[in-house]
Amino acid sequence: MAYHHGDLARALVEAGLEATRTGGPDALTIRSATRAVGVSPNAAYRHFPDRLALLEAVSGAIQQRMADAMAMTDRGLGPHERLRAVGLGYIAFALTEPGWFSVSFFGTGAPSGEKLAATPPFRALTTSLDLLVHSGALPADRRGSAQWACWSAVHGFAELALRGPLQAIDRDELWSHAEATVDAIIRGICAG
Amino acid sequence: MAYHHGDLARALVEAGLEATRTGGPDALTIRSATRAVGVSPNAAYRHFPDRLALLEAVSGAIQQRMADAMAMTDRGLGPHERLRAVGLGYIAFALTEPGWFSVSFFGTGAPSGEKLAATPPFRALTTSLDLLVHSGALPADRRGSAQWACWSAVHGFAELALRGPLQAIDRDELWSHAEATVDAIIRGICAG
DNA sequence: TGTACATCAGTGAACGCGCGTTCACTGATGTAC
DNA sequence: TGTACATCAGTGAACGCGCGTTCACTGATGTAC
Repeated sequence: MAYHHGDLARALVEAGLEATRTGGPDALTIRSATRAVGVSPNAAYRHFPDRLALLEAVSGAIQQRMADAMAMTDRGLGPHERLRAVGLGYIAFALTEPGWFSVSFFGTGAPSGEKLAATPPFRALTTSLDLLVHSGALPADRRGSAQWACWSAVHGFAELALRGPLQAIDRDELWSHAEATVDAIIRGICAG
Repeated sequence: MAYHHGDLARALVEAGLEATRTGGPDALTIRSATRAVGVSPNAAYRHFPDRLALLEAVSGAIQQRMADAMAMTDRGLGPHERLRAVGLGYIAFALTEPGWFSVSFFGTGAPSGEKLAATPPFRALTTSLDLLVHSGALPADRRGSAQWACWSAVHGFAELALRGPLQAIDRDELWSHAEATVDAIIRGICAG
């Protein structure tokens, strides 16, 4: 292997993806990432000021993948169905990639408002809700809270399933609870 | 201080409560707890087989406090209002005691079904829902999923507020979002 | 086209940290006779 | 009532671990003349 790696930054992020995939945020250490790439620990400091910076880069890569995974079923759906798909997509991603899910968005400290609003999965939610308002199904004055209500429901479900009381449950039953939860929160923000 | 402490186990749990209150689960270490009590690290092993066992004991103590905090407003409410109070109580506890909240229920590994069902906050939720079914407002066949939908919503909201995008938000606005979220999920499980 | 030299991207060794846990021990307590 | 002795609940020192990070360094690269 050459002395100059070529694209060490990218390689470290990739190593970080692999590590966090099974181990979550804590599994990403400077030493493990550099070890995986076959480089000395301090080489990482040429590209990232510290561990957190590397973790943030990994988090960004994960969010992109998450958005890609969620974007599969975007076209040709009514506003209700679209919102439902976004919510279930969020949960599905969490169940499929628990480690990655733990990194995004909550592993990296504080993804304060501004930064987060630009995040792909977040945009999927907001546009779905906008469509719902536009269709008249969601009162405009509840639009603001609805966003957080929806996110709370799917995020909470994912936590319960990954780290909480739903851990042990049968896969099929789990998914039917997920659907029921998403359906309930959608009904709840619209009904009134 | 006497050579024999008297009730070291209890003292360690108390020290653990103090540590986790601000620092969450990771702040509880054998060394910090024994240091706080003024005892050598290995003294802890007379009372707990390992760190996790101590953390679990602390978690139990926290759950008791949480249930106490939530139980304040139990009497004289209709089923809807009661469920609302339970949900908001859950969120309020999370916001007031973020560190403790992080320990319970998710800090200690896996509070697998059985153990958890006996947990005081969990019982508050189930009895509220039972009342709602009994009153006819909640269809019996949705009772099972409703439990998880409600818990998901309030737990997710707490996570968003503590570690997620709602971190930076104004306290009053935050609380109105909390109310909207709880109201939405309750509407959602009943309507249909 | 050749060469001096600045810059870039790595190396290797070491630092201090706090942790969980184990070992062999000792002082205090309580019980049987 | 006194005493021998088992047991209980601590101590003190040390182990190995992996971590983030810093230091002074060196080999490779590319650019100006």
